[in-house]
Amino acid sequence: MSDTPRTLHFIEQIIEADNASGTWGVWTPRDNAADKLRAGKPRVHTRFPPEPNGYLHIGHAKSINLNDSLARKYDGKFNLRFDDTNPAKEEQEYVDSIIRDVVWLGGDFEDRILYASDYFDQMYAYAVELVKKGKAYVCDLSADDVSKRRGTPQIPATSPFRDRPVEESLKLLDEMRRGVHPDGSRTLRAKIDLASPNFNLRDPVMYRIVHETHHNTGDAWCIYPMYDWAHGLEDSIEGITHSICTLEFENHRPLYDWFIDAINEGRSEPGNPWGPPIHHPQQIEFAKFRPTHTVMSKRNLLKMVQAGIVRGWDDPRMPTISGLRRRGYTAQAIRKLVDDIGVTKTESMIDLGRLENSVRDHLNRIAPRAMAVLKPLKVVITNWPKDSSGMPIVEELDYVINPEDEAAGTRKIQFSGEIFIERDDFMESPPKGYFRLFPGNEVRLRWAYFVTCTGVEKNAAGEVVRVNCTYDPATRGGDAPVGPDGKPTKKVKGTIHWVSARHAVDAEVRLFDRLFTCEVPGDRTGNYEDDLNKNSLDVLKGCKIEPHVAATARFRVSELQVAGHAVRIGEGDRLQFERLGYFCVDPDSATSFGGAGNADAGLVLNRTVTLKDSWAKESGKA
RNA sequence: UGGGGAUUGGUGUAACGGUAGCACAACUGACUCUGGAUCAGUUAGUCAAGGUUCGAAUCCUUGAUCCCCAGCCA
Repeated sequence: MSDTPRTLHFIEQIIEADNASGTWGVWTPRDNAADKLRAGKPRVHTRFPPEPNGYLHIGHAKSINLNDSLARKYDGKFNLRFDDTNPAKEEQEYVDSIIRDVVWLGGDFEDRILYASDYFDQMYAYAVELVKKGKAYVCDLSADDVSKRRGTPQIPATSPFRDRPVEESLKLLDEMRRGVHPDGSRTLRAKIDLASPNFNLRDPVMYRIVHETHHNTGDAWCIYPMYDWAHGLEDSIEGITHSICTLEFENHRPLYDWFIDAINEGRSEPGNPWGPPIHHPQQIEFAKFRPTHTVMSKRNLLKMVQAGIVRGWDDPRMPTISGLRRRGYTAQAIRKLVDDIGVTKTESMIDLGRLENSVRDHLNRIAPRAMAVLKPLKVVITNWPKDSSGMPIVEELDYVINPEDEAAGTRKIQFSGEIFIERDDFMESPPKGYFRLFPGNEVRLRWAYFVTCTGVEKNAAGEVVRVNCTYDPATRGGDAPVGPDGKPTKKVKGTIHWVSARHAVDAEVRLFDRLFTCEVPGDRTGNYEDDLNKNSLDVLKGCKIEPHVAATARFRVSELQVAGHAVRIGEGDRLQFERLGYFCVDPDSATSFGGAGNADAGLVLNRTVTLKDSWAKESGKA
């Protein structure tokens, strides 16, 4: 995704060394065109293996980007594989959301949406093989007892069933598989090293009994493989070359290798009963990153959804992919960010502001401009011409759609004698350095005219309810008049945005702030709820927007067919309201705007991110 | 306390025994019909202490700090 060349990160270095030495062989032509193009090139095959027990978040985007980018860069393959080995936590809803998010992020898995659960038969056969080789046994200890007997770094673990005869273990494993035994009564364990300082090697559980319906295999199984047993086999079966995971699995790598080595033991001998050796991929670990001001674990995200702190997994304040999408983030901005962060073994803390910068950057280039007034203040232009019936005339002016993109062109915008401006853009007695509208001051109305404030009208409470101005007809289009010397005859410091009162359309606008008030929620008290930002959502009604926005901006749903799955991805049109920030249409909008809300909902807009505002910063300091 | 990792400006990341560089942020200035964008510039760093070497971010020793591991979760 990166446009500037950079040095290779450590995983790319490993891959290039492997490619140079021919570690993983080359692709052979198969039936599809992509395979024919790959033929003869060194094999690079990555995968993204989420458990479908929650929605994907920005951290997953880094992994998706990494694995997908490597496959693209080295003309390899990238699999989407569900690591669905625990029916107690997994749901179809999560499978669907993950497919949607990976597709949206541009992960190119072609037709390969795969399920670990599709390999259960093969895994079971391998397990029987390990029992027969004396490398695994059925253990009758309860979970509690295993825990009590786990030992300490100095004291080894114990199990009285370690030396159970192979035949007995085989019989019991078969019974476990057939549903003879209740949940938790027995496990299949690998016979490795009860004294290992790495607790993962103290005879880890390979299978546990769980009588539960699985979203993919239904009731076919009542024993389910554990992560360590399953994961390397999944990679092996799929021919994965580089099995990339996060740092916390470093302690599991010896186990990853042990299981495959155990299966391969004896398999290279001619005439062995097991068959040829199986593929042994390489596990490589990289560091996750942590954005500030949010929680990231699926566990905590789920808690916030369940506790109603947010409206759902796709709440625009959530760090989930679906939340960011609803907020108005683009997939490109997300991928650019995770690409910029880099790939290392150092855990990093990324300021949330960096995420905001990356969308700003992208949206600045692509978002059409429009005007909206969030907190309206009426302005009457007292010298504006009226028609024969006494109504203020309406003029059509040219509006540049995107100054960053000349090809976007211009459109027409209506202007008349009564407009709304932002309350913040007027002050009766302004502080030093304020160059918006105040009595006696002249400002430019964007793409329209220069106006000078001549007075205000107040209500009984003393609040300004109307501002009177005069306009300068010589400034039509917002251009300063030019004198005979070719130079502008006057200049104004401020340009403010506006919406014609007669043409304005009402909309609801939702403003978001960070979910938490400190960088690391729960850091002080151990409970992230103590750091919740009570004001993370601000809903403004009666915002005034250009009719052009109401006429064109929509929430759009695309229906795709991906690898046999129907995938629906909804995205709101994105735009910039000048001087305010980037906004997108929310699915809560009425159906006439493409949303799912009722007719009264009208148009609902989310603010993705503000524009940078050096005045707010400066005046905040004073 | 045992094992596994990590440590370079505010943040992220390069430099793989030979000039500590890049990006973001911050700050200055220029420009500007968005107090945006753009352009130019400035500030600022090798966890510590020893050692090896002509030369150390890099190699060695000792220490410090942070992260992960005792689920029948992944």
